[in-house]
Amino acid sequence: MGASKSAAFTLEQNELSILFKALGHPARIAIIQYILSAKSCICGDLVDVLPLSQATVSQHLKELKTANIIQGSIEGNSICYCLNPTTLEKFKAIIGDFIEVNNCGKNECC
Amino acid sequence: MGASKSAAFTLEQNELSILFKALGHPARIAIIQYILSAKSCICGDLVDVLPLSQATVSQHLKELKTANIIQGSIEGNSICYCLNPTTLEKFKAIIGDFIEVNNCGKNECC
DNA sequence: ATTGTATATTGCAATATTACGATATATTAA
DNA sequence: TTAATATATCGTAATATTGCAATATACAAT
Repeated sequence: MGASKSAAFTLEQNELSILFKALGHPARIAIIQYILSAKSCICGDLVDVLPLSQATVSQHLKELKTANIIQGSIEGNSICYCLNPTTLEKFKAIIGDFIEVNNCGKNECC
Repeated sequence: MGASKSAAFTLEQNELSILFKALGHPARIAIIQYILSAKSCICGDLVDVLPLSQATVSQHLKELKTANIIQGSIEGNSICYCLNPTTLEKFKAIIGDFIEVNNCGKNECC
């Protein structure tokens, strides 16, 4: 007991929760915000911006990469990160469903 | 060390990550999907639907309640859950920003 | 009052996450 | 080659999450 019973849930439920889980930490939200706001894709200055050590930032980046939320490419000495457009499209579609379904809800209780 | 350094991040970053974190488990996604699909607001049949014990389902419901994603009202003997419209609006607004900002992204690298 | 049904809480074990120092790896510059 | 810079990984400690049996609480019906 203790481990998540992910095998007992659907693929969709697992995929969705992996996406959300990856966004479930303030440092990773900060990273996404930084990437969104940076004119060009950012490199290693994340470490200067975030209140975390280099090792910890690297770990958070890895988690975002594992969830396919960001992708990195080697740019000379450093690495350049940006959002993964495929995942972003998927995310938009999912959220769109969520919002739509709810629009026709009646809130019969609560 | 090990505890999340949430105090080092902005209120917005924390609020957002709390929302996402609450959705970061397949059981909680399943609960949201069930509430969305149920014609009227559901009650205790979640326990029959989910592959988890009553205690565990109750715990997941509590986490969704703590994050203000769902709300429950006593309905005689049982409890009736539905989405919290305020949080849902907030969520929609945030996601809207995310999507918009990205639409004008150029993906200069990667 | 007692019994049955629905939900919540407690206590605990297993596992996962978070954070960082130290170290490894990779590229650039000299 | 050597030194400097950028990023990743390892090892480890602290903390958080997950799941469930057992138990508690709350309401309904008898």
